[in-house]
Amino acid sequence: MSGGTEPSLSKGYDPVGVERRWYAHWEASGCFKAGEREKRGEGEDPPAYCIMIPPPNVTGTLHMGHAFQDTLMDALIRQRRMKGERVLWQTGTDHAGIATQMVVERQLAGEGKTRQDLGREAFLERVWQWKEQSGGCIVQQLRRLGASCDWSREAFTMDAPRSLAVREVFVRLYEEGLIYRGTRLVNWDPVLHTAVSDLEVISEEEEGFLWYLRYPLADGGEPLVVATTRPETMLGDVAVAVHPEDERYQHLIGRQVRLPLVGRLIPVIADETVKPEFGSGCVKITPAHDFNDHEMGKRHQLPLINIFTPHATLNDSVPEAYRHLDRFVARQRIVADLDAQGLLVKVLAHRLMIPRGDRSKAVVEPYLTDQWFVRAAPLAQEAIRVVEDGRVAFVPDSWKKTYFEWMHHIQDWCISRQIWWGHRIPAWYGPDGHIFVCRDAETARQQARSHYGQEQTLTQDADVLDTWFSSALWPFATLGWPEQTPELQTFYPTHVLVTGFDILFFWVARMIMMGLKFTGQVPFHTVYITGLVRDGEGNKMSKSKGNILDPLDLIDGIDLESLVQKRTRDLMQPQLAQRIAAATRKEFPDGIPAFGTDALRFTMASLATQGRDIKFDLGRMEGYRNFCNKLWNAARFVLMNTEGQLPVQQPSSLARSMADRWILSRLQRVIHEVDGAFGKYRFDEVTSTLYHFLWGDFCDWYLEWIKPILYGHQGEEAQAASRQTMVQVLESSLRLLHPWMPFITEELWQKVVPLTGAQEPLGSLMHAPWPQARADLVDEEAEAQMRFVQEVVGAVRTIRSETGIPPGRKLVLLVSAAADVLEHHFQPLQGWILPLARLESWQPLAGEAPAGCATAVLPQIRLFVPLQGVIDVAAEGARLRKELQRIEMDLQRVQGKLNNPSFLSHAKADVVEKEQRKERELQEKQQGIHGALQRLEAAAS
RNA sequence: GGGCGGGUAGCUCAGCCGGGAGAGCGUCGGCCUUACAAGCCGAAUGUCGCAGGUUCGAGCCCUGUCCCGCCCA
Repeated sequence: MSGGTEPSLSKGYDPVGVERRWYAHWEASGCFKAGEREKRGEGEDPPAYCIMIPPPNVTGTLHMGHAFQDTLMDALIRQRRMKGERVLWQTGTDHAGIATQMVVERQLAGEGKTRQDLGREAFLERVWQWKEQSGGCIVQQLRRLGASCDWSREAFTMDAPRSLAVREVFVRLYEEGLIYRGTRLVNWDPVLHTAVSDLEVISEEEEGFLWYLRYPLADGGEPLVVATTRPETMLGDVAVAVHPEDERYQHLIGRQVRLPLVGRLIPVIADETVKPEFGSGCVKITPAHDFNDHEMGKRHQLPLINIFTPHATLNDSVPEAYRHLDRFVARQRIVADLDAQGLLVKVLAHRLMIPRGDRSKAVVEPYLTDQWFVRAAPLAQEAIRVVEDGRVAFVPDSWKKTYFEWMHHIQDWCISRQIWWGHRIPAWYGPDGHIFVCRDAETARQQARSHYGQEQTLTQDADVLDTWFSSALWPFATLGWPEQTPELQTFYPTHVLVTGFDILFFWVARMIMMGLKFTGQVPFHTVYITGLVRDGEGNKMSKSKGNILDPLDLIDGIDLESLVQKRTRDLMQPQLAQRIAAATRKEFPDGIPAFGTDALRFTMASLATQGRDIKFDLGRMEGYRNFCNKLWNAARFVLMNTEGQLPVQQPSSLARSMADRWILSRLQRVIHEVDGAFGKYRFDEVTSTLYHFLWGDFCDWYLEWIKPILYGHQGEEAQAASRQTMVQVLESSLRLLHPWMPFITEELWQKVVPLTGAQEPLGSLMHAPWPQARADLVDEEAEAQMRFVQEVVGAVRTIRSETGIPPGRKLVLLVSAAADVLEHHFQPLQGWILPLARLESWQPLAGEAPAGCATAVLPQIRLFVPLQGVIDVAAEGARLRKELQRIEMDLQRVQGKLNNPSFLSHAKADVVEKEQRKERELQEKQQGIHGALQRLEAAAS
């Protein structure tokens, strides 16, 4: 009886149809729903497992970072689901206040309108419209990734339940004095007209100047010289400062200078924070427009003079000539005027840190405004403790140092934003400015009535909250807090948070603080910090760099022209288009082929190492696309050799061949390794283990070994055993691979699992049990024997390749070994050796090897391939000498150790033993090759 | 200035508790061997950034140093 039947699978894997079909099926049949299969047996609940998705910007699109992190989350979720746990992958989106508002304002600008033209209500209407219109995009893209989140629980940071939670938290923090309102110097974005938090300011070194200005002393004498990088703020100067020990300026301390252009008299003060080596050692102090000056101003009770409007133009507190000027125009004007008066000493080029808004890129201005703040330090205390004592663990662990570093120096958090899209601050003001912080307007009205003794008109605070304020509540707000819902009881604290280090402070730290404050528990037990996905050269992917890869383009493929168009469309700096187009054409001359979702996911997992940067390598992805195809074809082979055959019955384990035992044993080890790697969050190890098992062990060795059996050459019992084993191993492998390759595995599993004789009605692979390693199937003997086979086969293949014997040519192998080795190893294993080594036959060799043989020396065995006359003596001699050299180098090193008495006395016994064994093997090989060389020379002469 | 991460094959990266330097891709050679050419077989490739130290033994631990990157001020 010969091999296969008509294959029921196509020749290659084509992901498109498979992916659409299965995702639709899963979603429609409720496979993603939390608690869908929560009751495993009678009574007791299986453990709960929950991951909160970091909510993406609702109007955004999926980028590589999402694809990366969401793949890891989905795999974790899928694995736990298969383990039978009650899983919830909580999904949802973020309202992304400033970003979203900017997009809509840009749309309006296209129509020649501003948000003020529309008014607050109409504008918000418009943003909601935009959210409805574009909000489906990213969640659809997530589906294309195969994300098995519970869509029925999809949340939005501005939906009603989340808004309720936000107001609740705000009111409680306010009542406890942990939220306060105050006039403070904040980071002001003059383009967006809003305060932003420290974290939203990016300070980078830029080219600038250092201006040396002469300030005349009020009472005459040599004018002093101040050095400044911001001459325009001199209009707000209230003092000049020097270091108290600066000998050059001792005589000035306590005197007054007349501020040029303004005429105001200001004092010369001494402060230790002044750096004598900077500039002239003499600095101007503008407490309303510089954070350091502000602190100094407080120490010296200096007044604050605000010289800017919210647009960062000069206001009415400066001399008339400068009013309404933009800050940078004013700078030019002031410098020119000072120069005209002979007060400009010199200008030096100077590199300095320029703070810019991370959204607008505008130079941020320290600006005095009324804002709301969260008193962070008290909240940080417990948040530090839970990481110290391990209630929250970081993976990789080293990230906790960064966390501590920030938490120990935490500043109060400015949470009010002067924009419209967001959670309106639940504070109302009475006519006299009295503040009522309440859960809703009605309560505020009531409070006002009792406060004033009569009805009063209240005005709600115009500001909205920082988006991250609502994000900080995400882990419990999504579960129904402040209500004690069953979901909150079951799934909180969540298990693991998967996110990037870029939002460690923005989000992770704040979730821990808020979670502890409002639930008394940590929001998650583990924080898995991923690296940042970068392009092949290590550059951050960004629209302006034009190096963005869209995960969906990797899945579906894209032709070059479309890719170029996509990368150059809607650029902020259109002049870059040409360069981007050229670079794109160079990098992807043929566009990007379709790789499919599973290949993308597997690639992402394989890149999930412990480093901080992940350079995305398309070649790697191609390799895993090929792996998908390999898997497909392995399944195709299995099906061809089992489908329509006799039903595969459970054979007795005795009927299993050595190869069957070997692959089953390997499988157990793989299951064990995969479990271990999952537990350590080493996803690169998971994928690497599975890749090598499937491709190396299963396809390259096992399937090749059992081909003769499948073709019926060893009888029906052996055939049945191998069929059964191959199906079993493939089926288990599909389950192991499923978290990473959900689509192809489901497609194949549906076809494969009936062959295992499964009687139950077939559900989805999503709910198939996670494989468990069985100790009774670990088979040391089979592993040792088949390793021996692999070595012999490998040796013959090497000889064949290196001596140029055509692959098709059948050979006769002469084997020289001790009688028991022949009897117990070679003889019983010949059936596995001969076909893979492509040998016609073998013969034991008792005496000397005949002349004209190629030789391989293995531990305890020597192999000779007679090559009647075809052998190239010179080449074979070179080959052997090279090998001899390598062996002798090894031997030297091993003997060096063994001849060292310190090694023998210090090293552990098993290490010494290992070295001794190594020595014996190497010596044996050495002798064997010596012999071969001698024969070769004899034959040649 | 402080903190953190990295430097291992041509490229991208693994390398555990210190004990024979690995993988993928690429390269080279040979193969259409009836699951797969998106495949099969074989091969080559290293001053583990540098210098010290600890140790019988260091890619791994310690000290110093150089370079790259990130974060904080």
